[in-house]
Amino acid sequence: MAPKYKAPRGTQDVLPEVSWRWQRVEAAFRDICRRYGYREIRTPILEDTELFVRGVGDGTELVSKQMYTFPDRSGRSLTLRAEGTAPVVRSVLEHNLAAQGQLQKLYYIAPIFRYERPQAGRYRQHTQLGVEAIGAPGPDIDAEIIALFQDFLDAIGLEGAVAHLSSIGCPECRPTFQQALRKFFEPVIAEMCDFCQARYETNPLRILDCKAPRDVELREGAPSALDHLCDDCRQHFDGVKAALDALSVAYEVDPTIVRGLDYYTRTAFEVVHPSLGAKDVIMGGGRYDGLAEMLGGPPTTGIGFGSGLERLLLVLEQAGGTGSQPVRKPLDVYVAAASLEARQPAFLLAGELRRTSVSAEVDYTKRSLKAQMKEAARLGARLVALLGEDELKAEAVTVRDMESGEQLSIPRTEAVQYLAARSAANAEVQE
RNA sequence: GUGAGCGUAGCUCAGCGGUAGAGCUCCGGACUGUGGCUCCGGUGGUCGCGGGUUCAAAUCCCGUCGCUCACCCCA
Repeated sequence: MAPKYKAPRGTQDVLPEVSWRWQRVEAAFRDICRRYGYREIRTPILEDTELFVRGVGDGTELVSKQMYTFPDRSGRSLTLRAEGTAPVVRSVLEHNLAAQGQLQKLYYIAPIFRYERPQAGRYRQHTQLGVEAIGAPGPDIDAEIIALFQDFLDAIGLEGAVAHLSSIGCPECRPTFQQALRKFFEPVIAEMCDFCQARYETNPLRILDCKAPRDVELREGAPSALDHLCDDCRQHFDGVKAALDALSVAYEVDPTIVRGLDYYTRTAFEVVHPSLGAKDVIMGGGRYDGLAEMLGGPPTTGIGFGSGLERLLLVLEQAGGTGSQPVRKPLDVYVAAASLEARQPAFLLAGELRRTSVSAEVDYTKRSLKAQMKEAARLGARLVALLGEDELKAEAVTVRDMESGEQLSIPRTEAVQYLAARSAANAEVQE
């Protein structure tokens, strides 16, 4: 065995056995987006490498070691979509969609590529369901997209998710917070883990995020980002909370959440689910008011989120959301051939049925009649149209109701009409 | 990038130094043209790949690729 080729590490094939789950979640997401007035945008899988370096920040983990970057044949550097927001903002700027203060409400379902070590809920290619609202300063729009996501979770029957909300301030107030953090940790930093010692210099916010038990103790009483917001950020944050309360969206204020990408400002949030293990973040997002300018555009506010479809599916499987049963529409008619001579007429009958919108299947592997009946049952066929020596002679087809086992003979000339009528009746019964 | 566990039929797994097995699936038969139950039979594996130790390796050792989980990071 040992096939020569396998799907690349960290990627997966979505086989027919499970693809219906994907479709169902995607359909729910599209429907919720439609309700909220978000329209789909599709951007290329490839972007100029610079887009991510500029937008996401060259000091970030994502840019420094996780991007799939390569030169194309002309030598320019391209990168597989490493995250969802920068390409959308690029597109909005490129086509001037946010000109004259037009609010753009956009959504996407798109593959994301990151070179990481695969793990439960972490892949090198994953799919993000994302939403971006570009051109509204908030805070109502901030609350709106969190509400949108909650509605989406309700729609797919996922319970137990918790939304965490914070504000990471703006370029005005963040430096003072970092100073406060450094001052607080200065006396104890030597006792903390190696990672935190490094973070102390590069990004002290991350110390708040560390899970090392000793560090968790040491950061007891550390300053909170929320205590260092400037007046504008404070007001914005209060506005988001008020809007969420008004919409009855549950959330927890959690000042420890941190964003890994440089473009985030103010509102930051993530939704976690306890059934997931180490990778428990189902959705993450926030405001990125400085991004458009970083990409060379006019000052344009924005906020959005990304949600990992693969993780959602993992949670749905474990937490048992509704949608756990496939709604595969059963096959209307299986056309069985009892003899070699009947195979061609059976093939043609199936063709005619399909053209009258009846779903029909035939055997293509010359199996025995018995095997064909088995196959019909396996496919969930409601009716079997049987063609054999006798039927060909009598110019008729035998129709078997697979549930009751009743059979009757129908003239070949009326067969298509008859089978179509029976199938339509079945369809109604099913509703 | 670091660490641990694991890679045997389509699937789930047993075998752990003597030349490969079970259950399910699939195919066929009992039922000479008819499914879902039962019984009988059959197909199917270079035991991830490469190297080493040994008279002998799926079994031991090394390497490599992959999977899983955790760290890191993130969706």
